[in-house]
Amino acid sequence: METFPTIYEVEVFKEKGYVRRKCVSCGRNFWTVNPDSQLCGDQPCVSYTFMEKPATHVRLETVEAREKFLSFFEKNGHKRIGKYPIVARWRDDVYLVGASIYNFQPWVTDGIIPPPANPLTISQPCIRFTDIDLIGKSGRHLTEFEMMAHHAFNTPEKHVYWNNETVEFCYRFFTKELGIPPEKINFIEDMWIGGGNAGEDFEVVVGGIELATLVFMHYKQRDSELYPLKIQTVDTGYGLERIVWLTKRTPTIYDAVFGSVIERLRGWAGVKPPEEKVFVEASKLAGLIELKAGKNLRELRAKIAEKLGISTVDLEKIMVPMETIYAIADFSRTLIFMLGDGVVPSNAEAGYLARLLIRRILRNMDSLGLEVPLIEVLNLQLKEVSKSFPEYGEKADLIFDMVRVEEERFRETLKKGEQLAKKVVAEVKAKGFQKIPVQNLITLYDSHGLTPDYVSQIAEKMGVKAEIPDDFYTQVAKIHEKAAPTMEEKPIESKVEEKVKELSPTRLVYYEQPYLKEFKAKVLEVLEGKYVVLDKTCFYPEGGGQPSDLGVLRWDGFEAKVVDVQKVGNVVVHRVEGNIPVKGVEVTGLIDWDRRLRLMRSHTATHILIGAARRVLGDHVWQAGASKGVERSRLDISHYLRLTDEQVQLIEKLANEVVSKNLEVKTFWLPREVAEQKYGFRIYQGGVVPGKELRIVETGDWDVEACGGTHCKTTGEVGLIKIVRTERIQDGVERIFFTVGSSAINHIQQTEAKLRSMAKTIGCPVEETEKAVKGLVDEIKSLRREVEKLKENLAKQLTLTMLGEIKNVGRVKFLGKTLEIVDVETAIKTAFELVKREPNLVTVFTVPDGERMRLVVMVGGEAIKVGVDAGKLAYEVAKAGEGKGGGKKDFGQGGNLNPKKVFEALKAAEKILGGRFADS
RNA sequence: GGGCCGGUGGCGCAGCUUGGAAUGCGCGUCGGAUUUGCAAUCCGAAGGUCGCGGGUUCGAGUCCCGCCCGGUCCA
Repeated sequence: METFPTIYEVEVFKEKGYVRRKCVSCGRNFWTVNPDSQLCGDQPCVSYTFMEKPATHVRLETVEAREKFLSFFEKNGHKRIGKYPIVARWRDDVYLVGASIYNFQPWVTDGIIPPPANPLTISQPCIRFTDIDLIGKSGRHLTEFEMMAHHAFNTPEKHVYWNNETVEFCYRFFTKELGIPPEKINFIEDMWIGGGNAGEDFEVVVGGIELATLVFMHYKQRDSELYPLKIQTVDTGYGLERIVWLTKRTPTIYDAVFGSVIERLRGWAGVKPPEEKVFVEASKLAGLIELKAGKNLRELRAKIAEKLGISTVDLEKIMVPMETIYAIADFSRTLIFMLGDGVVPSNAEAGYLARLLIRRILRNMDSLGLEVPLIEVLNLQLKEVSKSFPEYGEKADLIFDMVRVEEERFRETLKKGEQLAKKVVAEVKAKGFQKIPVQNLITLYDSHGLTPDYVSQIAEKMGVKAEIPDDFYTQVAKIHEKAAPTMEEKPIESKVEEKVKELSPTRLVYYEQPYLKEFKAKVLEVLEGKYVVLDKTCFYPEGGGQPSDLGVLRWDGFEAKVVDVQKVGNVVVHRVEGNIPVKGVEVTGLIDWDRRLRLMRSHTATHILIGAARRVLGDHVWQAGASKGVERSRLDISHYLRLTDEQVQLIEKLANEVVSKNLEVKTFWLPREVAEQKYGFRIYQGGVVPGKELRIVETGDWDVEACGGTHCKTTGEVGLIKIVRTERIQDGVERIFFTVGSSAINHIQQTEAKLRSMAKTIGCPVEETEKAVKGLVDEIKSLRREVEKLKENLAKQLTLTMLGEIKNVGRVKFLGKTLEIVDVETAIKTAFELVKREPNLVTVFTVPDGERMRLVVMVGGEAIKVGVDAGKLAYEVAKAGEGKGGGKKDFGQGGNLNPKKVFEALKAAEKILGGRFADS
């Protein structure tokens, strides 16, 4: 890898007497003012020194540290920018913001749009789940942290600043603002690679911890080769929490930033703070070990215990409760940011991460015996977070509501899980196994969400062991590997796509004149004999959930049917059938206007509905997908509960009010950064929209979105909006089916027709159908009961009268006859009564069943002992009657017997009994 | 988006492998016995479109297909 060492040799080093040294431990080069330095000053080469030897006498709380940083860079010519939401709506490659630079990728860093300011400074909350298993244990990892940064974007037209200024800012900030003496600050040379970009960087370490990273991003990485970037970006990151930790010198980062929250949690859980010495030691050692959850953690524990001269078990007794509290505090804060920025807990995507956090917090609370609702715990952090970001405090009700629902759901899952686990363990025990088979553990986890260690706890209480294999989760993953991902079919062949790219952009007349249904255009190209490219078109290509227009192209008395329209880059491609125009000819395009009008109405209705849903349900509502149809459309929205009928009605009502207000629908183009600034990230409802300029669709004061679809001029044109039904497509996502305009009228008329026809069948007015149906159902129930009773009585009567008709056949008693007036059920009951009284009896009854006859064979207990089998007898008797049958030893049935053969069948039964079970 | 599990009286479940009467089980409800009263116990009773719709079969809670609802894991 080729690097440019000169980038590391900045002026401030020369001025301040910094020298370059090589770390004897990690081998990296670093800059220091101590010529004798051997070590770079970062972990794991050295341990923390700032706890015992203060790096500065300045003491800063979170709010102060942030302000100090931002105002320092403001004073130095940077514009302060507000934080971005933690959900990266402007990107489709990641769910959450993991670094301040994410805010500007890819649009700014790729040079598509200008930065909001240049240079700028920001403190951006970031979320990283990579070290989630170490939270609380390592003393320094957080799932959510603030990355303070200053960014400069150097373009060929404008050079802002580069390495010299960046390092100088850092040096001045640390020495002047934080009061850290130069000899405590080391700059380590490194190479940073991420997100397809790369560049040299300095890791700035003080007192054994890395406080900042200064990246000079100027390469693009492709196939492990580095190419220069057009825009050279200064990408810095200062760890707010780490700086606070350094100045407060607490044993862990959690004590420094969550102080008051931790104190409260400790009080609630009754956990005493352990000796500081233990914690300082633990933290220092944690820094020295390359932590990767699991094995290394055990290794770490053993080392700390050894150093303190106590057993690992004793150490765990001290440490685990505190670690648990730390984790609760950290996860709670992260959750507030996620839920507050619109993540809805779910079984999918980012929502799953929120659920994961909630469940981890709850498990941690359980292990501490902390019996307060989760929202109480969250409230502690929410108060803290609101000090810096009051917008989250305003969303408290919504956040708490989502959390309450999730907590309940989880408790329910656990409760059911416990029963299920107990059952499985009991079954395993009954089978005489010593251990729970892995297969059972996998099923319990995969299908019911019960972790193997949870099952193991239950099993052990019941005296059965559960051995969990080390590769348990790998085995689970393997099961899922089998599922092959479904390939999406491309609407246009890729070789056509290649050729199309060379053509000049199509003029999009459907934007210029959305109501134009007829146009003239020149054929630029015809590919594969079916793909027609014109110089301009009114045909809307499929996009944004709106299907393409259909219609015809006409020229010189010929006609081609347009069956599909797709956009390839900036070129619109019409797939045609019938006559094919030749290159250069002028054609007249005619749009299927009825279809287009319906799609436009559906599309505008979608925007109206999102606005309505957001007002009824809350700010967490985002479009999670949409599809517009001619007859019926659908809209998926994020929401954490099933929609109630009342909510659906309210949404429908609001939406139709917007229609009747006849608001103007404006469409216009805005530069991306202007649109984002003016309307916020709300505009990305339909997902990320590429391009420098965004097409904005503004529906009065009701809704604003970046959208490429065709729309009505006013909301009144939509006509009636009717929600047909809703469906939960996954946790946290509700699908709303709706129809618009004349289709909506059709739907209502059809529903009414059904109701009327129902009323006619019942014979009552429409208004009374509900009552009438309920009455009918009740009546059916009571009639059914009555019939049951009558059948039972009839069976008893028949039993008494038939006792006298029993005859002896061979070694058993026999009663064979056709019961003309009863049904199968009564026949069975009668037979049952008879054999109860006469255990040596075999009954064979036939009863009418439509055109054919059914057969009932019952064998008493004593008769079974002799060897009579009701099932086999039923089989043979049915066969003799040209029907079929079978059954169990004591009870057999058959059917489809020929009524004319029934007499013979009964004779056959007698013959079988007489023959096979004759007196011996 | 894909996989897996579940839906049977008010509640919790068995029955499904191998089709053959829902004599189902526990809790709860109601009535009775015992008791000064309560609790406990005993006796008895009421309570079921077996999620919905097709199919196979003489016969489906059970087998097959589709759908709905809930749960769960993975991306």
